[in-house]
Amino acid sequence: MVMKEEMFMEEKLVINELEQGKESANRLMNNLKSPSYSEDLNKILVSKILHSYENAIVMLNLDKETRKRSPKRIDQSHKKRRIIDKKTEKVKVCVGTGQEGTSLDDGYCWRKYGQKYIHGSKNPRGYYRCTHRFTRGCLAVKQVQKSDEDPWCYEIRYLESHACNTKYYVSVSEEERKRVPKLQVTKQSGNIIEHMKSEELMLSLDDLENKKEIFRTFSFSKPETKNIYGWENLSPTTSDSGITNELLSAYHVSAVNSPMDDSCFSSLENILDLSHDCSWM
DNA sequence: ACCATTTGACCGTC
DNA sequence: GACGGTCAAATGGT
Repeated sequence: MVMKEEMFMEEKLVINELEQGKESANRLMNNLKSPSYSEDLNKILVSKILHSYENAIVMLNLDKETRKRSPKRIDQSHKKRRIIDKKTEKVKVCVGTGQEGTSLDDGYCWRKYGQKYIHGSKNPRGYYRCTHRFTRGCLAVKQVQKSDEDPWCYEIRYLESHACNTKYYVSVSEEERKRVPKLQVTKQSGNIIEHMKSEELMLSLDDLENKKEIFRTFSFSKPETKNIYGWENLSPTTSDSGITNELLSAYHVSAVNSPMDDSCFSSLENILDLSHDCSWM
């Protein structure tokens, strides 16, 4: 019953994606006809159209995969095999101030789907998957478990990398950088955070409530404005479906603590992805 | 009403 | 059968 609803949801999303592509194509057509013809706009619209098609294809493939399996337990076997086959990365993050029970923000939007006490561990393991799993077919999964030895440490295991490419970035002012305590990050295995700079991990957990208010009013900055790290100061809008309260809880996220080495802003496509709901699009 | 989280049940693997 | 991973109904927050 629920599965059926999910299928309909998938179909709606595919249709919606295709309609967006169609709308962009119409705009492209109008732009081509227009006397004040803009080449930049053409490029943007073409990217947008390609994106819509890509997303629709991803969604259809995901839908097809789920149909192949039994109505119940749709991808159980698939997931099991995935975890065995894929190299898993493990990160140990020591947080100066406790952030009990959270998924520890890493810039992606996660949704908790389970929790389990693991044999031999005092603390439960939380299971998170990417919130874009059904909308963009992103299969990224992570497991977060509080360390038994050190209550301030969380072990994070990433399984599968993100296909959604929707990481959010928020900058911090120079003053805040001076004020806030540093996150202590240690590498347990793998090389995910090898190149992590300590100053990129500054985070005031005490001050999160204040920051939430600030980021309820996300807006796009002028393209030329750059933050202290030299990144383009791009922030998602509140209308972005990926923005959750959990997401808002972090006000600075570096681009480094990720199992996949994706720089979201290296291409126009990524920028378009983040600005999905922009009114001008 | 909608959405995210919680939690017991279920399933596959060993 | 034990264990780990996931599902999905129930629950709670907004």
